[in-house]
Amino acid sequence: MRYGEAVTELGRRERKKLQTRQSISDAATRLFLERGFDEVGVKEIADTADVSVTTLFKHFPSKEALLFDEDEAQESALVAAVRNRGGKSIPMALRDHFVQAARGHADHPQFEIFQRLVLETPALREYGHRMWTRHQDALARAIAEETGAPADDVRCAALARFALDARDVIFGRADRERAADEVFGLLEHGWAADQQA
Amino acid sequence: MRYGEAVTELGRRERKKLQTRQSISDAATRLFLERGFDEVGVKEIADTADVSVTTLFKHFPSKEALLFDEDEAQESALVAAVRNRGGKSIPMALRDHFVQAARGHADHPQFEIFQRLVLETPALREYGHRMWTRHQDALARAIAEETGAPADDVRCAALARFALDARDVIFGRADRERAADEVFGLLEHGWAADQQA
DNA sequence: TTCAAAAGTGTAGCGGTTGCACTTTTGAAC
DNA sequence: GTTCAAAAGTGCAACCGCTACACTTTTGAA
Repeated sequence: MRYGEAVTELGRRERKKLQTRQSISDAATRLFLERGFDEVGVKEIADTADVSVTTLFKHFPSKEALLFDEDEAQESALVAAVRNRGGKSIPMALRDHFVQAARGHADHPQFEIFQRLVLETPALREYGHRMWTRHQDALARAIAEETGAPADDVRCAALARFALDARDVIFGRADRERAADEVFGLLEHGWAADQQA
Repeated sequence: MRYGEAVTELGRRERKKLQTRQSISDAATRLFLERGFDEVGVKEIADTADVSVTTLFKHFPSKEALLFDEDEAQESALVAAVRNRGGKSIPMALRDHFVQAARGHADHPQFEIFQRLVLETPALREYGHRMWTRHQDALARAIAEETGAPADDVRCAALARFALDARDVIFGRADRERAADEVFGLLEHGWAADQQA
């Protein structure tokens, strides 16, 4: 455990810490899904997880954050979708990424419940949106690199922003795949026209 | 004052109410600009305006709302820009609308300070964005009507959303006019290609 | 003059969040 | 095995935005 050790190896301390964090997150998710976000207080979550409120806030920066755990993977997946897109255009690669994500979620029926909770709770909606749009810069940079544009190119930033917002437009529709086609079709044509200009 | 009276005529009661509201709004704006949003408490604002905290919250739904007064005109201006666009395409009409708005703001140097405050305060950024995107549905409906599409057409909704978010992308840039050209150029081309499909 | 609605007040309280001083646990060095 | 400092966790008090409540004052009109 001195050097060159795999990162997955954790001491008892780290493991216990993760365990505490997990039990808080679990308690929160369960209670939120059972009774709704506004009907559960942080005190009750802490009690359920058998920790103090202070401890809870040492692990999570806010009540909303309790529900949005493990968000780091999303950004890298997003960037990866652009980077390893094969012959596809960038808008189409993003379209495929979202469609695939939607399909993946369809497997987990629990996810729909989670999503409804978020959609129906203003505070969560907002928080989720904020978390999501945080990826804009990373995505814009990836697009710029892939196309050889300057890192702060306006069109790249715009495409990144539009793609991220496209998700909201699409997920509100019944036929998500068709919606994705239309919305990203719009971006695709605009992008292609701009590219050759 | 019985019937057929102009709406601008107000009794003493209404005038006093508006006056109270105004003095609260003024106090809040002044204090926020002087010391920053998070450095001023609602109690202090209420004291400065010489009203109780309870009264303050009877006039404004939240602390953030104190800074965002008079927002109703924006939506109708937005819709009007689409409706009375002459021979221009819808994306170009929106582009012109934003550019013109940016120019109008440039006259008022006070506006830049206001905008910086909003941009630098997360809570205000979010609130402003939320207020702004409220117009999405109205704009989408106007676009749909203008193009003869069904009221809930996905592309119309997407265009409305993108146009509203374009503002954020554009306002972050130094050369706003150029940025507007590029961003709305992207939407213009995508929209035109989609239209004839 | 009378009266009900509207505007405003003060207090008490809730819920999320933080600072603080404190105890307990843990890992590692001696 | 003892020792020690850092890390994790605790409990309390308090702040802040916001609301409910019961209340007084003002206002407009019958």
